[in-house]
Amino acid sequence: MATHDGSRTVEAVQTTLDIIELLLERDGAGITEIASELDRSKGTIHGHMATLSQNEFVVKEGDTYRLSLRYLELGEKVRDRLQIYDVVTEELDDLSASCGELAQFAMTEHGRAVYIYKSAGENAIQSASSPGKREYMHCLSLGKAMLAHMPRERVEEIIDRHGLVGYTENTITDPETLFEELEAIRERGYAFDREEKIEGLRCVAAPVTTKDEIVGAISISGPASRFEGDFYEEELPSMITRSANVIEINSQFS
Amino acid sequence: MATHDGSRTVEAVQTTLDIIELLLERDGAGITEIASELDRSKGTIHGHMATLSQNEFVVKEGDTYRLSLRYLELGEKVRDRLQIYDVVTEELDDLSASCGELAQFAMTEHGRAVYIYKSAGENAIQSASSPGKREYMHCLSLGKAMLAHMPRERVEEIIDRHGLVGYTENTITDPETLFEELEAIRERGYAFDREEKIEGLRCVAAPVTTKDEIVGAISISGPASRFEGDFYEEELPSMITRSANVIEINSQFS
DNA sequence: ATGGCTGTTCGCACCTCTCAAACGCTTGAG
DNA sequence: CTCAAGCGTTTGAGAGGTGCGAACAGCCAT
Repeated sequence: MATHDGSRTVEAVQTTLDIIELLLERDGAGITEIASELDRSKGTIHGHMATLSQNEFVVKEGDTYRLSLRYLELGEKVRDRLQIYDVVTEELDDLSASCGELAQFAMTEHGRAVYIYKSAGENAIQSASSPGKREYMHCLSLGKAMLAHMPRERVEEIIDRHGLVGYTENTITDPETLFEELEAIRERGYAFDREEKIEGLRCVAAPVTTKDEIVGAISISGPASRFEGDFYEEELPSMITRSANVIEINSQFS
Repeated sequence: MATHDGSRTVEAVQTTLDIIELLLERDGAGITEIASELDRSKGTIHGHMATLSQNEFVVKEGDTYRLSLRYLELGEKVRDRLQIYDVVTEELDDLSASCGELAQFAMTEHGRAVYIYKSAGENAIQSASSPGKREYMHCLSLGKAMLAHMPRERVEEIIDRHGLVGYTENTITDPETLFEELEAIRERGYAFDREEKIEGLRCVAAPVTTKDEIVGAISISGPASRFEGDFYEEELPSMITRSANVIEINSQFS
């Protein structure tokens, strides 16, 4: 356990973060509702809401509170600080257009994959992912591509923390199998998702690195019906690795 | 009673929000740096960072902390909940294309204008605004358009809270003058910004209302050199009010 | 009018947050 | 190679804040 969870934390802050998370799920909530949901007294919640409201992190409309528009600012700032962002969007738009499928870019944080951008080609499937969405890494081509370029101890940490949750019968739930898969990905240069998260959904992903450091990964996703044979095993891999290369090269000049 | 600021607040939460705001300004900071900036002990900040990090609101890279990619998720959710968003973007793209200038949409929160979306026509000026950016209302055409459709007491509250800061010699800094201006805007149906915030920048704005309730405002901005005569006083107002109307109508079916 | 539901306020007891100091660690200078 | 200075981290102990619960005020439907 390298993640020192033993650190002393601030419970009052924990409560506030719980409130924010609750407001993220529901679109607006009242004091009593929040209080009962989080098992805190109404007075306590009231104090927290007052603090959040004064700092404009929350808006009070009548008796219900909502997350404020400040989060647009925060999201925007965070995105603007990703230097590769513009390079990625440009290349993914090209990629999705030329293959007609769904192209995505993700980075990693706290041992999870975070979707940053997606670009839909004309035949692209619908995907539930949206920017900022966090997902376990072991069942995504994007995630495995990134894991493959991390030191083994780091991967073990991640497994310890998040486990290897199973979604379909193809999900890798055994650590040793995962390490073998990562080894194969490293040799190959790209990763597959053979319906490991969602039945019928297949993907190919390639890592994006700069100076041997992993910065993220890009992927192409589509239905199992189209993703098979040479198209799946040869064409798409070659397209995705080419795009990853373009991103790596272009990102050096920004 | 309305929002009285006398409410008891939670100081520990205030500290955390100050930290977030600090990280919003700087791109990454260390414990000592944050501690000295906020006049707190290192130990205190450490505890707060541990809490924020465990909740994935912050990322620790080596010894520096940054805002995490979670804020992308938060920003996205907040934006998705604005029902008019899609209608607005579509119409503003049309508007900016047909007049060649910069078209923007803003809403109001905590007595301030918050930019939500902007669309640049081919001759559009550069603007420092970006989604989520908050600005005083009295010196913006967008802001005045919204103020004009608020009850007088609400406007007085806002003046009390934020004052009427002066930026140029045209900025309205006197409450009575402002109320007269708002009256004129109400009669006219649209608002001007005659270089009241930035020298050389002029705008026209129209409110967007549904069921007599103000939801936001749209504007066109451009250089004083182009924004004059009939174009500024007649053509642009007619375009902007037409667009506002389109948005109001279309937003009823969503 | 009445009860039930909000959000709000307040006093009090307890716990938690904050501070300061000391620790281990890395870095750079001598 | 040594040392000092900087960093983040941990800990104890104390003051102060925080949370609770009860009581209050307002709203709405019955």
